[in-house]
Parts: sequence; structure tokens; C-alpha cells
Amino acid sequence: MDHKFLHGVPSTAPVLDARMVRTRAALRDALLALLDEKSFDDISIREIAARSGTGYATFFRHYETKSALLNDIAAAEIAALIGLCMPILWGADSRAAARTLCDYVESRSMLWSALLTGGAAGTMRGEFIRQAGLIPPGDVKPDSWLPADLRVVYGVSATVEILAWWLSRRDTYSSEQIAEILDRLVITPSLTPD
Amino acid sequence: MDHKFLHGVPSTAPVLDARMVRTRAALRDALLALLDEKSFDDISIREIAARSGTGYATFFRHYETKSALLNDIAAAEIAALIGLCMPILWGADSRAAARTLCDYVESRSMLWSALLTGGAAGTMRGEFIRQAGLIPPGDVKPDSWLPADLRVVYGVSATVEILAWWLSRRDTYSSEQIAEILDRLVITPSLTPD
Amino acid sequence: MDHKFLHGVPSTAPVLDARMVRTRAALRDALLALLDEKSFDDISIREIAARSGTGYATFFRHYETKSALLNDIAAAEIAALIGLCMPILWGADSRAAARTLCDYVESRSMLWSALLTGGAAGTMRGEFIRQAGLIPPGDVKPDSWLPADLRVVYGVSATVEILAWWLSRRDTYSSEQIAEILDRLVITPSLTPD
Amino acid sequence: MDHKFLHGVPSTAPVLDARMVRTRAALRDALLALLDEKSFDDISIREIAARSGTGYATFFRHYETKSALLNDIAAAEIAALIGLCMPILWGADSRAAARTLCDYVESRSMLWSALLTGGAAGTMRGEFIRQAGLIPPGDVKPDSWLPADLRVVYGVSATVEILAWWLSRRDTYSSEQIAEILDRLVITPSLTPD
DNA sequence: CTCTAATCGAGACGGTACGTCGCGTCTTACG
DNA sequence: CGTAAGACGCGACGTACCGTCTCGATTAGAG
Repeated sequence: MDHKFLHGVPSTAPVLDARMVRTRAALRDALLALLDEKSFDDISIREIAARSGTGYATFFRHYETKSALLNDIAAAEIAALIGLCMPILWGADSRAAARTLCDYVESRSMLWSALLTGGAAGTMRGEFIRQAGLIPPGDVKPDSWLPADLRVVYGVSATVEILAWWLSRRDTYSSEQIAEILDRLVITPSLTPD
Repeated sequence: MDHKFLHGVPSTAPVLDARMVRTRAALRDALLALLDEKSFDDISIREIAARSGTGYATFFRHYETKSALLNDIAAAEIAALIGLCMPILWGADSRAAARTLCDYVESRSMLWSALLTGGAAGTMRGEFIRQAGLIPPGDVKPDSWLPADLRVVYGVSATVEILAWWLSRRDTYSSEQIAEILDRLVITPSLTPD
Repeated sequence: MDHKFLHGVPSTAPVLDARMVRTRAALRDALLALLDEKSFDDISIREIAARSGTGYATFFRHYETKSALLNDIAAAEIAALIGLCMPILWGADSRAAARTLCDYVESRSMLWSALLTGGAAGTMRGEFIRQAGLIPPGDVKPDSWLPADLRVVYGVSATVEILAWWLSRRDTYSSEQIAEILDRLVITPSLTPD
Repeated sequence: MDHKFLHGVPSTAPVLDARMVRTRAALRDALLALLDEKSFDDISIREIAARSGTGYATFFRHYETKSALLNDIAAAEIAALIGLCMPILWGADSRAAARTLCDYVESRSMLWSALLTGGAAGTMRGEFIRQAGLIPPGDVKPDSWLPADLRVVYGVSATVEILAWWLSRRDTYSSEQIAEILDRLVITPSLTPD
């Protein structure tokens, strides 16, 4: 069985063959390169394989789906982002958290542009919601006017939407301006108690 | 040329052949019927044609794309929704506008579930934004902290997101609850002046 | 359903689309051309499609299998051969029948070389046996020392074998010599009564 | 180089490692077991390796081809058969030779069924012809009406054909009946002088 | 009774053909 | 003579098997 260790928690990764590491990296890089050129939906698995210099069938030895590959890329990036912002948010400084988030995205704007554009956004958002849902809920009252799971879905969707809009208008707005918008439009309203 | 009248504004539609009217209605009904069964992406043009009782090639005589057909359906529905809500919103009663919107969606929940689920949501949102962008901007100051086009994109996206979340949890929340959420989370924050 | 009329009796062919006639002819010609170059097993469906100038998927619109295409070619050829030989054989002149058979094969030796060489021979023999089995059994006693179906299988197999051997040694033996061998080795022994 | 001793004459085999002997036996047994279940062509090398309990690559350490493995099995069996029949045939008792042959085949009918059915028959016949061709030609006149190499090809092919037909109709005809058929149909005609 | 090299299992890899599907175009036959 | 049916070229899909290759981990047989 080829996919034995594909879907487990990466931290327990039981010594992957060096070739597999190389191949996966090649696949990831190829997808990112292609995302700079065209939308996710317009990229075929054949193209990714060709670009990565691996065989077509090899793709399926590592990922079940085009989206699965994207997820692999996205998961790490999203985890980094969340790890960066949440501590600040827990410190109750929502504006600083928003600022940190925007700065991070701006510093890797090429990547995030690719990830939030085209058909990739859906997968990204899904992974985003998944990771956000895993965050311990803090001291929010359970029966708030805003259901907890909607808070997550809404927060992620609105954030992603605003970032996508920002990234599509490169160099028009500063990280600071977007952070303010994000804070006033998304974070503060969704944290307001009854 | 076959597609003479496909892409004009429907209001100026220069006398549609009765057969074309019938065929288009059949295609629309077929798509809606299929949307009750499976996601938009999983529906093929061949299926729509077969279900509608028309020939496969006939589809292309009326619509360039599967999305174009969906748009045809969505446009009318969205226009109705906007026509319903905006007057109230201009009357500055945002809560009442939200309530009207939610009631309308609830009254046609099957249709809206189909439209906001699966791959259809993207097309829907696009048409929504298009129509929302056509609304005269009112007396909003141009250099607000919130750029006008982002206000539209954000308002539509957030609304669509919340509605989709609501519709996917049928019978858990009342129209009134969602209206409150919508008002507090989306409308009020985005209308707050500096 | 595409294959509606693929497997019926060709004589009742219910008006085939002119394009289908053209496409099938192209496929048949392509296979024959390729059989001149390499063995049947070494020819891929992709090759046949490419050579014939048709699309790959189009092949399957006409034939379920590579062998089915070969059968289409073989059936007509075999029918002609049987139609030629059997009357003479029923006239009890086995040597003349053998001679007619060998002459016919020699006159189309390129085609028959292709058909009896490589993996094609198996399909050929199958169709040959099928058609030979349909011939009314004549006045042979049912409980002969030689079972009727074995007579058919053996007669065809031995004949095919000898012809294949002959065709692979082009220009070494005359049609007349092979006819004598065929008569003495196959026909006469299998017609000998108890 | 791995294949050092694969293709030499086995009699000179320079001390095979005990492991190699075991592995080859396992491969042979696996193929035979699979031949009881499905046709030779439908058996993949991967299947043979899995069934034999050896690694996939190990197959290629011992045999270049699926057919090569089959040949290995067939060669011994055919040699035994020939060793049994030829002495009797040289004693000019063709009927007894035929009888011996049929009895031997019947006593190992499972094996021979497998060998003469499916795609294996071609390889079998090839090896059969090869070994039969090595037999010293006896006192047959060179310029007989029947060329010597055709006599071999024909004799083997016809015999194989009749045996295959027999084995596919298990328990319908006795070894004695088939021996008579074989004698009258194949051996006697091909030994008749001018 | 070691030690060293052959042999093994496992399976990743680049290829390539398979048969299916949906696309959008273009040809046909029929009413 | 226009229109509905559907054949067509195209190309991606995911699967299977090919034969090659690189790994350790046994495990035999020579010393």
C-alpha cells in the first residue's frame, strides 16, 4: 500500500524515503510555479507532474487529488499564520493581531495571491476553517448571539475575502489600512458580547 | 450567427421566438431539478440537455456555458431580492432590511440552498456583486475608511456566507436570529462612519 | 447508445451515417497498414487511431476491442474464402478445393500474412471456426470416429497452421505444392469414413 | 550483473545458491496455481510475485519475462513427454506412441490444461517445436512431398490442438479414443511416404 | 564459526496504454 | 431548407502493469 503515511499527522512521520521527500517537494514547487501563471482550476495534474519532472502516475502515489496537494501546501502556511496571530489575539489586542496577520501575508504576497485566487480559495478556506476550528474556544459564553461554529466560518471567510480583495489590488492599500478594516469589520464585531 | 441575442440586456430583448422561450425555460427547470440532486460541478451539460428533453447541441444555441445558464436563473432571483431589501435599507432601518432578506430567502429556501451550495456559489456571488455594484452609492463619503468596492464585495460575500451556513443547518435557527446576526455582523459594521 | 448497430448482421445495417462509414474504413485501413509493420499484439489502439487520423476515443465509438476491429476485417475475408471453397468440396473434389483455397490466399498474400501472423492468428482462427461451424454438416454420419466439432476445429487449425508456415516462407513453395500437402495432410484424413 | 546464470544450459549450472532454488520453485508453483484460476495473459508478474511470497523485483532476478518462467515449466514437461513417446514411435508403432502420449497427458491433465489454455499455448507450442526440431530426423527422405520442418510444425500444432480440444471437454472422451484420432489424423498421414 | 558477499523484501520511480468522460464543433439526415 | 441528433477531435481523468532502481536486512557458504 502506497498511501500508508500520507494522511497521518506529519509530526509522527515514520521516516519517509528520501526519494519521497524529494518528489513531494518537486510536486509542491511545481504547483506553486503554475499557480503564478494560471488559476488552480486550469492546472491539470498532468501539467503538475510534467513541470515537476516526475512521472504522471507518481502524482497519485503521493496525493489522491489535486486539492490534496494544495492542502499540503496550504496547511503549513496557515498553521504558521495562525501561530503568529492567535497569541496576540488572546492578549486581547485585536488590532495588533490584525496587523501581524496583514504584515505576514504581505511579506509572502506572491504565495498568498496564488492561494486565494482561482479555484484554490475554496480549498484554502476549508483548511483554514478546519485549523481555526481546532483552536480552543477561550472563555466565550456558549449561548452567545453568535453560534460558535458560525463565528469560525464567518471570521475565516470574511478575512479571506478581504485579503483576496487586497491582494488583487496590489500596492493600493497598505498593510496598516487593511488591518484596520479587518479589525473594525470582522474581528471586533464578532467578539462583541451580547 | 446563432448567439445573436444571448448576451444583451434582457429588457431590450427583441422579440424572442416562442420556441426559444420554451427551450430556455426547459433548460432552467432542468438545471434547478438537478441542483436538488447533486452539486453544480457534478452536473454536466449533457445531463441538463437530457433532463430538459432538448438535444445536446441545442444547449449551446442558448447559453455559452453551464454558468451562463445558472446566471440566467440567478439574475432574476437576485434582482428580486435586492429590489426587496434596498428600499428598506435606504430608509435606514438595517434590521428590518436584514429581516426582509432572511424571510425572502427562507420562503424560497430550496432554490437558495441549491444556488448557494456546491460550485454554484461562486457564480451566484459574482452576479450578486455585479448587481450590487450597480446600485447608486447613496451619500457615503468617498474617502471613508472602507473603500466603496470593498464594501460591496465584503457585504455580499459575508451575507452569502452566512446564508449558506444557515441553509446548511435547516431548522436550527429562525429567520429572525439570522437577521440579527446579519445586521450586527455585516450591515451595521460596514455602515459605521469614521 | 453508440453501439446500437455495431454487432448486428451487417446486411440489415439500418442506414449508417456517412461519417461512420468513413471512420470505420479509416480504422480498418490503419490496422492493416500497421499489421504490415508489426505484430498485432504490438499495435496499440492509440496507434490505430493516430494512423487512421481519427481521435482516440472515436475508436471505442465503433469497436469495443482491438480484436473486434480485426474481426470486422477478418469476417469478410473468411466468408469470401469459404464461399469459394465449400462448393468445390461438396462436389467431392478435395484437391481442387485445396487448390482454390491456396490460389485465393496467394492472390491476397499480403493481407493473409498479416492476418495469420502475430497475435492476430488467434482471433482469425476463432472467426474461421465460427463461420466453419455454421456450415451445414452434409451427410456425415453423426457417430463417426471423429467428433463433428473436432473435425471443424482440427480442419481450421491445421489449415491455418500450414498456410501460416507457407506465407512465412514466401516464394519457396508453389500454391500447387501447398494444395497437395493440405489435401493429403488435412482434408483427406478428416473425411475418411470408418 | 544479476542475470549471470539465467540463460545458460541448466546442466552446467555452476552451483545455484539454495535460496535461488527455493525462490524459483516458489515462482513456478505460483504461476501454476494462478493458471488454474485464470488465463496466462490475465496473470501479471506482480500477481506471480505476490502469490509466490517473493518480492516483485525478485522475479526479474530469475526470469526476464513472464513467458520465460512458463518456458521453464514447459521445457521439463515437454522433454519428459518426448522422451516417453519417441522411442515407441521409432519402433514404428505409431498407435502405441499416441496412446502413451495421451495417457501421460491424462495423468497430468490439470497441468496440461493450464499449459494449453489461454495465452500459454503459444509459448508451449514454440517450446514443443523447438525440442521436436532437435530430434534427429531418422531415415526420412529429404525431398519428400512434406518438407521436414513443416512436418514438425504441423505435427506439433495438430497434436496440441487436439489435446487442447480434448482437455477442454473433460471426461467426454477416453485416452484411447483420442489416441486413435491422433494416430489417424496426424501421425499416420504425416509419415506416409510418397 | 565467523565474515563477507550474494540474495532477498519492499516498493518508489518514469513510462505508457488502458477505457471513460465531458467538452465544444461540425456534419448529417430528416421532417 | 432549417433544425435536432449525435459523430467527431481533443485531452484529462484515475488505474494498472511494465522494467529499473535503490535501499537495508537476512542468510548462505567459503575460509
